[in-house]
Amino acid sequence: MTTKIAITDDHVMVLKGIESMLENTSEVSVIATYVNAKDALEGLKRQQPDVLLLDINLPDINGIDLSKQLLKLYPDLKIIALTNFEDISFVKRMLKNGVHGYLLKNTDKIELIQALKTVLSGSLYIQKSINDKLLNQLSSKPAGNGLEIKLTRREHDVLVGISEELTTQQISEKLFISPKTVETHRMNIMSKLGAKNSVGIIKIAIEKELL
Amino acid sequence: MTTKIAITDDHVMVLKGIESMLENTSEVSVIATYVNAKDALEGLKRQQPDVLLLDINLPDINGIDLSKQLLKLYPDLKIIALTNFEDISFVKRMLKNGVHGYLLKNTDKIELIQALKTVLSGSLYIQKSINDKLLNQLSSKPAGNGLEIKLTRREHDVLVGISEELTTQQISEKLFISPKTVETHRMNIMSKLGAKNSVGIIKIAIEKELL
DNA sequence: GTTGAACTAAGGGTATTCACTGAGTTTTTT
DNA sequence: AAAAAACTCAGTGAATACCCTTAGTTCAAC
Repeated sequence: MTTKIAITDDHVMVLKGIESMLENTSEVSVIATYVNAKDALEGLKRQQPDVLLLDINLPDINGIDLSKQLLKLYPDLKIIALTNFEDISFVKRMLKNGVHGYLLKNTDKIELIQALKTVLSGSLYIQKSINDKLLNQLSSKPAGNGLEIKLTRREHDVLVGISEELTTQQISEKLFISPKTVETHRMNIMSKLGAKNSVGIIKIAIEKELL
Repeated sequence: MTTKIAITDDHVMVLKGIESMLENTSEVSVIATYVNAKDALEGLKRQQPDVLLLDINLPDINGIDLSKQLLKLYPDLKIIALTNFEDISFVKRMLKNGVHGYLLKNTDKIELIQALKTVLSGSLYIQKSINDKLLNQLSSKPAGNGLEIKLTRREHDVLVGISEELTTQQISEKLFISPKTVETHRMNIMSKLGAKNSVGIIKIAIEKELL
């Protein structure tokens, strides 16, 4: 059985490029191409592909919203996002929307087929370079401001208390120490994290995964 | 060129199972098996595989820490995590550590090979069922407590101010309204989100992506 | 056995938040 | 036009957080 592919991209060159890449591959056939979101929504009413390659930067609707809509309409459709840019926040959002793959437009044939196979099996496909960026972003976070944050055991206890929305009094009772001590710890946490208040503490703690 | 695989799992059955699955596949050969973390660390000193299938639940060290160590020692090594459970938080952590794939132990041969190919190309492989769970978790969040949270425009403005660690006074100046009004908005936000204080507001706001 | 880091705690004051109530004005929806 | 929702503001007080400084104790490292 051949896999049916559709492509949505406002650049005809990209459409043609992908089509020719898949031309002499027997397992795959391109059944439709669309140049914008409206086009795609219309076309899919008539004929559903197995996989839709979807450009993120469409003229009418952005890819994130479109993919959300499409997956609601066609839950079995696999969507692979196409983009020129390696925008991590986009990747995250798309994946949350249920998109199955993320490819850059400079993808070669082998990788494209690999991606198609992977998403057809129901798994996620995320391209190497994007994966790298994702990891870089994650691993560069601990060194975010150059200095790694190290809370002491007790500071961590107090931090947990704060994050549980407890008052200084309640934290002190929980830890069997004086409220004044809890305050001292909180002050030290604030200074370590560069926070102006408890809200800042929590923000940074969540961001740096200190909890 | 054949791809060299090593497997780490304390259940010999699993080791044998995977070995036999890959037995008559020419592109792949299992060059080593290890039954615990110490074993693996020792063995890898002598001979490095291209891909390591790594059980999460080892007797001596947990898979998360081990994978961290291994990737530090062997940056080119591809690691596919193996597990019986679909624990989302584990998946996230492993991926952050730079692990390239995540497989359940009930994986069939086709999927295993698919996974191996994918990680070898440098991309991420996440199994269908795990992906489903991940998405479920994400999509069930908005309905987290049954009720969707809707902040008004002004409440959102105040929320932003709070998240910027501003005081009521400062927020009021920024929005050109009375501090008392800001307080009212903050109270309403707390009640809407079920927070006990500003810390709770921020926690929930981040969790529900209200910012 | 000294040094340093962490934990403990207090005084004393200022600033801010939290809580409750009530109410007029503006905007949006029906 | 009427109703509902959102925005505005105030008073009052208690509770809590924030700030700065100082200092004794414990515990592990050198």
